[in-house]
Amino acid sequence: MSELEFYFAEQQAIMNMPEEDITDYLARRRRSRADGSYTFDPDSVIVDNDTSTLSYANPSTSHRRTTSVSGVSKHHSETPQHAETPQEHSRTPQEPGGLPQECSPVNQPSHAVAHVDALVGGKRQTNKHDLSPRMRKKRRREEEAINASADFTSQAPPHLTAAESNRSSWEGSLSVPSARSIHSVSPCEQPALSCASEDSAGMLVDTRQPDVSAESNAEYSISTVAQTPYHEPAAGSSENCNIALPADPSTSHHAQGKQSAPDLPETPRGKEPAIPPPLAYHRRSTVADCSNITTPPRSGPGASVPETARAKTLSTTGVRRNNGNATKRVTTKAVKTKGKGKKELITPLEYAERLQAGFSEQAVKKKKHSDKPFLKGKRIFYYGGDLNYAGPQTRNRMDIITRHGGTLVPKYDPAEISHIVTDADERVFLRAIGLKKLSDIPQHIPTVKWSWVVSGFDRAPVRRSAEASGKGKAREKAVGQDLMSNVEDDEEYEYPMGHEFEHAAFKDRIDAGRTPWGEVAKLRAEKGAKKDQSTSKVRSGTGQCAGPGLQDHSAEDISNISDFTQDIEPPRGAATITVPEGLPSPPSSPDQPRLHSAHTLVSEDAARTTHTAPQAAPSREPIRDGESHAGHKARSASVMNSSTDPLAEFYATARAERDAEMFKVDGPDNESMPVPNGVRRAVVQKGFLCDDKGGAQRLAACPNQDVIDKLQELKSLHAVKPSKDDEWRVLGYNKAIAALRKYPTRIKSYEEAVAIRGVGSKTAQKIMEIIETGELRRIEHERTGDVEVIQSFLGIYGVGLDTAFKWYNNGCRTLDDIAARKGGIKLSTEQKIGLKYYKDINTRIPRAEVEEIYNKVKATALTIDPKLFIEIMGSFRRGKADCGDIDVLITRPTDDGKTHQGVLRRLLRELHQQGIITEDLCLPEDFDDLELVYRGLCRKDANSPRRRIDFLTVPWKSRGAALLYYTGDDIFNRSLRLKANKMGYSLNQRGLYAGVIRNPSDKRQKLDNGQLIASESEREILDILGVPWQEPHERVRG
DNA sequence: CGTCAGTTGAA
DNA sequence: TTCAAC
DNA sequence: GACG
Ligand SMILES: O=c1ccn([C@H]2C[C@H](O)[C@@H](COP(=O)(O)OP(=O)(O)OP(=O)(O)O)O2)c(=O)[nH]1
Ligand SMILES: [Mg+2]
Repeated sequence: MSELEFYFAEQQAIMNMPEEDITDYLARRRRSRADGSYTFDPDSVIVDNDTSTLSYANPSTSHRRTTSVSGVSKHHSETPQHAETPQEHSRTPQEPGGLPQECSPVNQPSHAVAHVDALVGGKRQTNKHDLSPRMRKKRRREEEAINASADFTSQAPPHLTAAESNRSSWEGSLSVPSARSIHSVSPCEQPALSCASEDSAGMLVDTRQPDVSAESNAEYSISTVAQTPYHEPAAGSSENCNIALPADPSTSHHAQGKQSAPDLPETPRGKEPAIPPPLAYHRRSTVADCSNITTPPRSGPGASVPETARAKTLSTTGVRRNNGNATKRVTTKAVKTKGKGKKELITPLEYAERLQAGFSEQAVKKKKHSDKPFLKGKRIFYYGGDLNYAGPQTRNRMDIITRHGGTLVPKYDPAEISHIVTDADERVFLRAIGLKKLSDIPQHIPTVKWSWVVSGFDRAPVRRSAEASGKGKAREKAVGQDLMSNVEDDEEYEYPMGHEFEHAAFKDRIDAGRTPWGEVAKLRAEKGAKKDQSTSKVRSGTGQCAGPGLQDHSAEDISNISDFTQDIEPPRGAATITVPEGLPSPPSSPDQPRLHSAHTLVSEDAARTTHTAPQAAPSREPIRDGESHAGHKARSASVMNSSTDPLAEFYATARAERDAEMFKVDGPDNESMPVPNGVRRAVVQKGFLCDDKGGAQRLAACPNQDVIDKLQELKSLHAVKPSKDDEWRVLGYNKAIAALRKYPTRIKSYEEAVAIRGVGSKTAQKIMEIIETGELRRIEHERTGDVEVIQSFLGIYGVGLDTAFKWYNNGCRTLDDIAARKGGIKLSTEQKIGLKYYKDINTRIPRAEVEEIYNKVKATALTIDPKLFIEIMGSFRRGKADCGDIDVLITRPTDDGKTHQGVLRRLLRELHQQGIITEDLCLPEDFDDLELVYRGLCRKDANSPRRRIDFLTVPWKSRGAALLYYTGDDIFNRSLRLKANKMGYSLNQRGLYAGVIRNPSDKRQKLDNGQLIASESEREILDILGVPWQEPHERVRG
């Protein structure tokens, strides 16, 4: 029985049940895990600073006393505000003296508490690495459970007194925390000054007020005091204080609305009004359906129904709002300009010819981002695995080759080519070019894998000094900034690439091209130059590694410090930055208000090319370090490693080709039409969200801001609805809003709106309604009674939609109810902390404070190891004026053979001691890994509010991907990843991979891990994806 | 009509 | 596994 | 909710 069927059946069952039973049914259905699973009784737990710490924590420290005075949040718009120099931090002199590596793993932090040691100690002795990840994890949990119970049980249970729990104060102050806003909210949210409050009658009143309102809210919150760690023994609810109310701008707006519409039963995820709610609780859904109509019937949901959608829904008995699409209605079918590409069946040969032809003419003019002509002079024959059809992967790769100055030779002609690039299987390849054996290929022609091309992305150009000869390697002089100055004459530079033998496609031909001929080939022809700039990567000796059979593995080429140095503004004249081998930890400013000059939207659009996907190389053998990282533990053990199964690779390719129809609108010719004289289609139209820079032009008021605000509001309502459909709907709104935000002119018609990519007919209708009436009725429709309550619950860290609805269904309506455990609900450890510091956590942090805390953290870390690379990420790096939390990335160059292993443990210990970190929310699975995640609370000093802080440590080699990921924003990331997918790649925080195959029936499961394509620098990854370089502040999409 | 990012940690 | 979070 |  499919999940869906089950779902329907269940809903049906519910529908037929008497109201009273529903609650029970639902409860029963969930109970299984909800209850039994806890190791200790949460009700008897108190969350306290000291107790909530972990292993490495020093039990003695105590910094207590908190005055939860924090001001109420005010949401700032996500406008980058580069005003304040984004990141000037960096370059903090590293304090010497840190002892590098920590010693053995044995010093597992003792789980402080004594008896725990007794119980666990023995186990701990054994080296964790002896255990499978699974086991280690399991064991760790055991330890923690013990630890937890030990610590917790020592505390008195925190129950609110009846009196307290009754207070309706919270209800009154119930304001919506931005909760969801964390991810879904958009940047442009206005400063949010409104707060909604609820009067005793349970009606919402829109109290939109200026900042101050926030303050006034304070009076409602019960706050403070109790939160002091020590004192909230049994009596005062250990968690009440901080409840503050950051108002959620988006929702509070039209608060008023409360029409309690009649509702139809039926609810998507089984949320049920177990209790006739004070605020009418509607099981919307059907309602939603009707709401599909942009213009809901005045009379109310059920009444006059615009036929279509309606009928169906009703007949379905309101079981679930399933895609009311069935009823297609196409009103004003507009001209859809967005329809893209015609996929053409073209052969690689034709495509290559076309590219070569087209390239010469048009390409040159609109040079786009960082296309370094590192393939200049190279005459390449590319074989993607199929001579009859150039799939998206092949096409994109060909585009890349061309874009970077390479000459694409359509067919295999030993006399014409200097390189053969292919990831195909040896036999397949030979058959394709009509040869019997590899040795039939002229020795001077190297056969390399795609990774060879990739290797050129991040190499810094070197000045081709007089002596053209000596170029070998050693003396490559980093050009860095000089380069930027005179971008024009790149004839002067040379773009070193990885050595061919490092990327040999066939092991039997590893030496091909290494002979003098190889050099000859390299030397010859240098022309199609183009200018290019930006890459100021500094490179030190690349990993010129060892000879043939050796993998350069470790030698790491440090070459890419790029990210960190990237864009070093041309301080002109400045000396070239040479990187001492190791890497500059000097994080250069990640976010200088760059003047990404060039790229007008148009040029960008024009220059856009899409790239092809890789085919997983049937790499028979990673000639070059695959990933020597021991690090990544696969979550699902069922990953059959690929690189060994060529077939799998081909499947990957096939899948990619099949799934990827796309995005390439079509050949390069497409390029030529972008600027149809004056027609301003510049911006919009096609492409992924990540393709165009965002943030930049946003400062100027958006001509459709009012529309955006409304849609934003509607989106935030959908965000608190339980169904899956709403979840996706939110995604849809996000995209539509992002598109609208960058749309340059005021929208005048439905047709114009619907022509925007990301905006469909539904949204277009809504847009027009807003433009014409200034209102959007659907909003009131979605604003059901549960919304505010749910939103307030979501403000508790650790509480998501499911939990929020569950509590709601258990009768909880206010934070007081939660604190009182009304309905017998249980809170996880995280949730307890979340409730306790509700206010603090929901208050955004002023940029300055983020920096202050970050600096302390950084200083402490450098004390542990001066070579650590520490950078602040997230919204801070993007230049936001206030941040939801503090995100810190930690890694360390490995050039000296050391790593940051064990650093986090020590760092946390120290920070705990200093009183900076006060509680932990989530600990890494294994502190000895190189890749760790930590989440906790911290504060600037004892008188400051608590702040959320996250640490992410990654292997040095993953830094590029990690920077990309951690810088976000989330919408940008998803877009980027989506694009990567469409291109046949898979992008995650560790790198860009090709050939990843997932289990179609469970996408979380990888059948093939794929092959790492890039991970060391952001630029390299973006480049391969054909996404123009974007400074952090330009990556704002939300 | 399927897809929409990809991952870790708590329980 | 599911939920929550990044 | 949009798109292929
Ligand atoms: O669903 C998510 C959430 C976050 N991220 C990445 C991007 C984001 O920038 C970074 C840090 O996450 P965080 O939640 O801290 O968001 P932020 O961008 O830093 O904003 P905020 O100011 O709310 O902290 O992690 C994702 O890739 N996916
Ligand atoms: Mg953040």
